[in-house]
Amino acid sequence: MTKRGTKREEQREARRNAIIDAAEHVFAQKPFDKVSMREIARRAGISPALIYRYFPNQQHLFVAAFLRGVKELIPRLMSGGDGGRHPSIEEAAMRYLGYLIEREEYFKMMTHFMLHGNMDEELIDSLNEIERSVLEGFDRLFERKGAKKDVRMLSHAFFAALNGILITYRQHPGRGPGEVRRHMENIGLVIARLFAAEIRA
Amino acid sequence: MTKRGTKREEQREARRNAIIDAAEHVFAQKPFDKVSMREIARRAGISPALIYRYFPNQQHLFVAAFLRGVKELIPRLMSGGDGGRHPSIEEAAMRYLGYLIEREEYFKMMTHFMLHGNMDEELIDSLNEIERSVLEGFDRLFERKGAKKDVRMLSHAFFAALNGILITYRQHPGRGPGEVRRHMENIGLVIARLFAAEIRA
DNA sequence: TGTACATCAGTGAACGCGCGTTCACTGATGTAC
DNA sequence: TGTACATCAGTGAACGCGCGTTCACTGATGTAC
Repeated sequence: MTKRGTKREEQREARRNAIIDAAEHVFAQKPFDKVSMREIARRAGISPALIYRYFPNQQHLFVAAFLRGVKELIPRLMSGGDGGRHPSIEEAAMRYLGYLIEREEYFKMMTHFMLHGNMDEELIDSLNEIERSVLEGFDRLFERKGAKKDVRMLSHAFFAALNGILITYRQHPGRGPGEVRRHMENIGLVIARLFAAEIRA
Repeated sequence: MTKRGTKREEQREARRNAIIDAAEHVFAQKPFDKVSMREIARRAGISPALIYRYFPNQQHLFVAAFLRGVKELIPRLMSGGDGGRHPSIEEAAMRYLGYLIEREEYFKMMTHFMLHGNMDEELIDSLNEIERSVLEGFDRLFERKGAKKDVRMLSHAFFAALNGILITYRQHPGRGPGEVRRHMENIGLVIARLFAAEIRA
């Protein structure tokens, strides 16, 4: 029997991560529906069959990749940044948008999960947990700024509005990615200020 | 040579519409990536090959279906309803959400077009035209309510926020589609009121 | 420490499938005279 | 009005492809004694 913490287990963990690395890399380069197990395997330098010794199927791999990457987003989003202070609503919006603009992979996966039904219960649960913790982050943000009631609703609205910006203006006709990003951020500021004004009122 | 307005042309137009009808029907029943030319043909009662005598390829058919259906949305969204009066911001939000919740087909197509790059220039142009006219509708709405400046930005933000609601809460864990719809509408109201308050300020 | 065996990493090839699209063809209908 | 021809609707089968996943297998490594 194999013991915990053995060399074999470490190598197994390392390979698992290497597969996720490869998946992320492919996601960053292709639209979602062009990402295949074969290409991930190629990128990872292994046989496609080997992936199935680490993940039961494609969906599990995709969710695992999303979770590993996006867990890093949450503290970055809410904690005090360089100066140790907590972000304003505008800053939080910019951080959220910035993260998902720069790490397009996660945006692609997120929208795919949002749009797609038919997923394993277990995977849906993990994804909902992530969403819940983002929403809780927004809750605390709004509470710090003085929101007294309907905080949950504000967070849901804020979350939805930011996602909408990313999706709506993603492929917008513009003179380049810099232009698109600037537009998203401008709209994000408009939204963030609406929420800030509401709380002050 | 075939003349305009002949019986043959009418039949051709009818068949074209029948193909789009079939496409809509299939879209209403399946996730986007499960919709195939074969199934649309089956639904329309024709051979798959015949579709290619009416549309150059799948993408053109999909866009044609989207355009035909969504053009109907625009007047419905903005014009005065039963009583002849113009909608409030809250009403406009409810109409937009309601339309895309009830006609899931169009929502699916819309998000697909928003997420997918690589489309024929010509098709992108048609889609942008539709978006522009929705945005102009929102412009006029906000102007009627008294918005003086940054109307374009408000419309963009409003549009994005509503789309975000549809995408974010689409697959949300709930006790059924009624529950989901109510939640979307509640969030939509929160958003709409933020915009209404901004304009009053 | 050495050996026999079990376990597991890893592979190349194949399975079975469904897709978008094209091809070669038939038959109906419109057009020219 | 009748006939020869061109045009076009429509089809069934096939092409070529890429996909997720499984299979049968090899070889390395850990375990038990």
